[in-house]
Amino acid sequence: MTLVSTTPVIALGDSATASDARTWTIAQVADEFGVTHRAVRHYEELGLISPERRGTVRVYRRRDRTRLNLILRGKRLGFLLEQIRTIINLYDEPRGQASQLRYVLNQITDRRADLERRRRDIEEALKELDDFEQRCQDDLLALAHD
Amino acid sequence: MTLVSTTPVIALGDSATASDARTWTIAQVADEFGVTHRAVRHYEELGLISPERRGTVRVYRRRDRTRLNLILRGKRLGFLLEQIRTIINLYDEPRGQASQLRYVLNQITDRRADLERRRRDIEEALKELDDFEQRCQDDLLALAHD
DNA sequence: GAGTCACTTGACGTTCACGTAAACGTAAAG
DNA sequence: CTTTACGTTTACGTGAACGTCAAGTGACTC
Repeated sequence: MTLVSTTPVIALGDSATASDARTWTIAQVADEFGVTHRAVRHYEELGLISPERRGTVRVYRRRDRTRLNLILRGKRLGFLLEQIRTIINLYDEPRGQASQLRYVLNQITDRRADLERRRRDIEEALKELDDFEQRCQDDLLALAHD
Repeated sequence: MTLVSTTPVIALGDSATASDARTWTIAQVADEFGVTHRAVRHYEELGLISPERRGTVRVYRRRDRTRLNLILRGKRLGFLLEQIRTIINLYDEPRGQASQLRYVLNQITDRRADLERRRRDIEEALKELDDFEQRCQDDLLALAHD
């Protein structure tokens, strides 16, 4: 983003350089993630990913794939792309200053509250589903009992 | 509002019939559930609720409120209204026959798989959020350490 | 009986998340 | 050199979930 390149973030296992150098085309990432190239470009338009360019051609790297994973999970959870953008940008922003860190920590608290509410919703729904299944099973047994 | 003035408002505690007889106007349910009357009518257009009518006026009963709860939870979970309709109709359909019961049980299995996948998504997101928060806390401490 | 209030039915507008078609560039393959 | 395959931008279309008037219908209030 800026003059100073981003921090090494991850450097696990052996040579991270070889792994980080791998690139993909738009068709490859689209195929692999089960979306269309149009969708991928749409995410770019909204600023959720920003692949490099070789000439005019988009070049996707690991970082972009990570972001795509986050995007798709966010979508499965029903977040708007706009919200997803602010979330994943949160992970990447510089945050050198204490004020920024505190802001991010507040955001984290909000996000967590949101997610935990969703989890409660899901667990309620699952519980009702269990009850309902039990009733259905009982009814089925009662029918077979004749 | 209509010919018959409003029902005996509250009669909780004793007879269940009285509780089931309670009715609400569209404005009341909309207010109470934090949605607009337009949204409520939209759900009706799609067949998710079907309140009675006294003349032209919609009359909402407990059953409709239960459904509204399911609808809104479904929405929070990111389901389409169309999907929500099939789910809540599942709870209400006759299912007297064994074949219908088996169909419903299959549907339940599918729904559960869907919900469990969402739960996994949420738990992953929460885990990442925790890790990220930890890193931010550490960074904040490091800054304060000067 | 005119006004107000809550409710009604259209019907068109809007936002989001892409789909889809048109027209074009580029690079390897025949 | 043309075809084929893949990529690009631009721009309009679409379906879902409502929002937002506009105009009308009782029923109560003054």
